[in-house]
Amino acid sequence: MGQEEIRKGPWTEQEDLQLVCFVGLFGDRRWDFIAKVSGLNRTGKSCRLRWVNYLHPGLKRGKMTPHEEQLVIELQSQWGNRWSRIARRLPGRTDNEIKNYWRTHMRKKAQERKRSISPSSSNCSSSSSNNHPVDSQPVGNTGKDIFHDAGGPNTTAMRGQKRVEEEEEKHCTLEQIWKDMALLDEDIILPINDVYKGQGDNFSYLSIVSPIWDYGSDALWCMNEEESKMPLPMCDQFPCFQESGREY
DNA sequence: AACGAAATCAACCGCACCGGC
DNA sequence: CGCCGGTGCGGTTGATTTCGT
Repeated sequence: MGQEEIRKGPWTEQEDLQLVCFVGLFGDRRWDFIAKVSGLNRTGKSCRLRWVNYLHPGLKRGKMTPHEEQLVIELQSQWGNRWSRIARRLPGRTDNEIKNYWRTHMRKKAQERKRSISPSSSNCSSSSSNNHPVDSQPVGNTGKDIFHDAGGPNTTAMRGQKRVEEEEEKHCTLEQIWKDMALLDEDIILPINDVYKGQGDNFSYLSIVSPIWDYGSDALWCMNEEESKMPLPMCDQFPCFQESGREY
């Protein structure tokens, strides 16, 4: 009541600077603490989000590259809407960014499909024989489409099953999944290595790293042991960051 | 140039998990 | 062993920007 109101909405440059400063001092873990001591009238959550999605020095900005797009599509079809996990496979990209990209991507795709399959009718969208569940999502008939990221398992129900799922992954090798996918999706799985080569020498996500922070061992984009073993074709293109305790 | 629609981005919300006490 | 606070994740919303007419 007597307390200053918690700020919401867009961050100002000043707030950003303040946050960066305090994260530099105290690390990017104790968000509630940072929120308090920084004097920003923000919640810890809000601070964390701002840092993770916008201020983190390792963030790659700008358009998704073709191979990133490809990877998102592939991983989404494997894991469903596990955005944070997918994001770990894309150094410099955040779960939020990928989530947004996916929504955009699927909306486009749904519309294209709608157009190409049935230009005159709108009830064509849910073909049960569709290999890509997400493709079958109808586009809403209002400005805001009713879009459900349906690919993969039901993520809400899944949350309590993370452990189980991780265990499952140990037994269900991705090689198998990849083989299956390759059969299903030959048309979309590009020779990723070629795409990646296309980035040439210019592509270096490390080169965008701010020199201010030495965050190499504490990047957002790290994988746990199991993930790092996964034989995804892209993984060996990226060095695997390992998360570790941080001392500032 | 103006306007509306569509796309994109940033941020919030609610829920679940985890670790400390 | 249960409670509680902090953190992380996925879903959703609203503001802004871009595009098409």
